[in-house]
Amino acid sequence: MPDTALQDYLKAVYKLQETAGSEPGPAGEPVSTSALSERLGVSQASVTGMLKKLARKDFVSHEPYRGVRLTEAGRRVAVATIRRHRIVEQFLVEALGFTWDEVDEEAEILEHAVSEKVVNRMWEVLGRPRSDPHGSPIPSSEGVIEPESDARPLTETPVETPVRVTRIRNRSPDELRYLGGLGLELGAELVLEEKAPFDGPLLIRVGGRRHALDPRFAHAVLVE
Amino acid sequence: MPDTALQDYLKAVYKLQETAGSEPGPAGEPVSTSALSERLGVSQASVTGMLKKLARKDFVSHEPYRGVRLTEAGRRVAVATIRRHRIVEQFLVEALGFTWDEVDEEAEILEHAVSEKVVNRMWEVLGRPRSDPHGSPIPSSEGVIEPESDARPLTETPVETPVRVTRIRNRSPDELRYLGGLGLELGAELVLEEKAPFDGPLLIRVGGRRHALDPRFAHAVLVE
DNA sequence: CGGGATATTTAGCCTTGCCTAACTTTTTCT
DNA sequence: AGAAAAAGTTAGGCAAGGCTAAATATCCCG
Ligand SMILES: [Mn+2]
Ligand SMILES: [Mn+2]
Ligand SMILES: [Mn+2]
Ligand SMILES: [Mn+2]
Repeated sequence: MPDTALQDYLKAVYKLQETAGSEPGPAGEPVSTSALSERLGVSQASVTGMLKKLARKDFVSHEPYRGVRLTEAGRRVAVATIRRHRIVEQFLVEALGFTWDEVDEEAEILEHAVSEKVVNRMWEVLGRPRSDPHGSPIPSSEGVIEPESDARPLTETPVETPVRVTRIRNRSPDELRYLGGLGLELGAELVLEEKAPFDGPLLIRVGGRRHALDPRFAHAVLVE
Repeated sequence: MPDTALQDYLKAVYKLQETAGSEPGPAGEPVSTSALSERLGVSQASVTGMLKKLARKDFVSHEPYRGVRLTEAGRRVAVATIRRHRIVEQFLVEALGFTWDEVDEEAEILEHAVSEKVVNRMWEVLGRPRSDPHGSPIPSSEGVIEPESDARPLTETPVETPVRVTRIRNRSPDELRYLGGLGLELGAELVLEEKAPFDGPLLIRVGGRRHALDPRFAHAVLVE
């Protein structure tokens, strides 16, 4: 498919708007060229070029020098791509026996190759799951994403209160295996014992063991 | 993937060499620019351009004005692609409930997106099948294709001798459904009652019913 | 407020595949 | 054989997506 790049750009805009704490779409925070450049591993000049193409096709609105926002059409493409990605990941784990740390790379490619028909069949075969192997919600085929109840990053959790892991944001396979090794898996119970100041490491207790956790990782662990 | 085109070209050369009744590879019959042009739905000029690229990369040997043959490297790429294609087709039918007439289109895309790891897992989950939903053999991961016993096109079958369908060559979904409607499915028993001269239609009896079959289709039905 | 630093865009190029039109080689047919 | 037809190649372009270097906006700070 030649729209691989297009889908990846729109997905990146979506996630960056979301990360900025806003609803991805026409009303959300604009996303900068440099943020996209870094996220996609592509030069800023290339991003500018592609943004102009996306704007011409009405998938984003682009105000030169001040970033882009997804249009409604762009949001739909992004969400559909995220849906395919997450269903493929879940399928690889549940139906083909992959481990959760190795599926993202495969899904990053398959998300552009798998038809709606195929992805819908996968979803049915899996028993219509609501989330992927990392706890991220699977958008409906109509593009609706169930709001994530009251999941917060581990870094914003009160001390000495038991919480449960509901989602682990995208990390490299090595990092995911590290977290898994600590016992930080979906559904795991843990307690934040101490939080060093100045955005320092956290001291957590999980499965009877105590570990220091770098805030970089703690940000990626969502709990409730 | 940017090698989608490359893989499709090599696959096409492979199948055309095979169709010409020769072993695909350095020793087989050369394949003409126009045959590739027609099969791939691309202009002859485009084929020439791509053949030069493939020759430069040593996937084919190209003697200008007289066609190409696969090199050993080219044969390996072609066979690996065919393996992915056929495993994906079998998986779509057996694991996801697709019908045999709708899988080729999906597989034509997925064959370029699915990694060796994924395709090998599919093959395992399927119980290591030896052939795809159309009866075509699945090459081993080492690139070996089990020779097809003594399968012959229906057109070359003796009259009044019961035979069994072992393979149905690639046809459009509509045509495949038509054949299925006649009872011509994998494993079906049938008798050729009469064969009109001048490459005319065949009269066949299958499942108690008699049908006239155009030789175009009869060529695509292999029996033993 | 005026730079300088930083972010963004423009300009110019490249590769991949594909196209049409024109030219050349090979085949075929009288 | 010789010419017309068919097959194949070359020439010149286009769109997608990249890149680097240079130009220009915007931002931030003294
Ligand atoms: Mn992922
Ligand atoms: Mn992707
Ligand atoms: Mn097929
Ligand atoms: Mn293909």
